[in-house]
Amino acid sequence: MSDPITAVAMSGGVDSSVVAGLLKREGRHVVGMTMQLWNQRRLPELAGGESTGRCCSIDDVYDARWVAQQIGIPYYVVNFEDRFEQQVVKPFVDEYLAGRTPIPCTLCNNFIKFDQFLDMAAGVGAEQVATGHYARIAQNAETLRWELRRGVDHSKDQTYFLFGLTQDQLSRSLFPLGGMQKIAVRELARELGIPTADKPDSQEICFVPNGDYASFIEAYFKEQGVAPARTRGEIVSESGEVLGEHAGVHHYTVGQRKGLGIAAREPLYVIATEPATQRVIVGGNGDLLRSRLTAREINWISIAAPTEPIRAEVKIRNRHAAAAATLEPTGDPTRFVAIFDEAQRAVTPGQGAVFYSGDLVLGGGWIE
RNA sequence: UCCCCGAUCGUCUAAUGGUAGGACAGCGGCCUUUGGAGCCGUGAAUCGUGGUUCGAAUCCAUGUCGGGGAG
Repeated sequence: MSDPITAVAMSGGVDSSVVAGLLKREGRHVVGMTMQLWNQRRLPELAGGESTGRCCSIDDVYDARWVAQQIGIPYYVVNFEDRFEQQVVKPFVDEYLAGRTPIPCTLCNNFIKFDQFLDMAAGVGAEQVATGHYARIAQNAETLRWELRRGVDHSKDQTYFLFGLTQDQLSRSLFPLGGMQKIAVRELARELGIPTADKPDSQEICFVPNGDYASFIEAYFKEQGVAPARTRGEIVSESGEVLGEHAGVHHYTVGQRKGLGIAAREPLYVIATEPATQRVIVGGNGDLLRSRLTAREINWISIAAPTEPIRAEVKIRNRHAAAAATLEPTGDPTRFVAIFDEAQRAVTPGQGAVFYSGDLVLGGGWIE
């Protein structure tokens, strides 16, 4: 074998297109691949909304193919729909029914982009994969441990979604955009002659066509023959007073204000959801503050699991300013308690707790 | 049947003779590779009828409805 092959995960968007163009310009042997993850025509009752920016739409596949042609690299579409449904969509639905709030992007990274895709890439001779994530990977020369750092452009940093990556996965991945600003990436896109340079950034859940995830869950139920009626329930105050009714716990997440439909003295927020009783508990903004959380299934990335309490900054949602905390071991290296210096708003079961030391991603787990 | 008290946006409420205002809820937008949050914007009301007055949510009469009391 001659030069090593790099497989670029091309979504059809600007970022991954620039990655492909950049690596090609460096003289690498590049293969472009698009993962077909979900058939947008599968739940027809959801059609009608705008579908721009969807990561697995037909248009995006066309865009990716077009870009690959323009920059002159081989290009393939790989179908991961089965795996995606089993590892991302089903858990997404199940988590909502269990009263938790899932992160499909993290599941997709853990089980699709940095798992099945790596395998597929290896199958065509690619030892490594490159993606358009805004994050940095480097091997520590002393410890030989692969370290993950936030993207230089903090406003685009995606490490929150990457906390599940293992040493093996990191060792085979390239994030060429990690050291760049988004603005510079768009300029580079034009410079590289990428035809989609001005395409808007993607957003929201890629397999939900109109951004209405609750309708998606209900449509998925219907397709699977599950009766949705059992998800209705009461909206109650913390003292147990019944304030209203709701059409399903999957419509609600901790900290949510919109959609309760209850007029009160002050804005009401979801404090918790109780799947066992189908009750949604609401209260004032101050009732959302929590000074601690327990994270489980922690993946330690840049450091080994600590055996003593350590200081860290903990991020509990993607757009949360990481908050100072002490991480206390529990005896199980994949389970820690984070104690915040200042109480944080809306600690939400099912979301990620990602531990940082400055830009360095120490690791992360799921909030219980 | 009589006697009190009350009736204002969807909800709670402010305005005691002088532009019907606010909060919550709703809706729309911005933001965002998860769900939220936040920010900006926006529609929305004086129970009916008559009267007094330059002018009525406000005062008077009456009807309707709701709550309480005497039966």
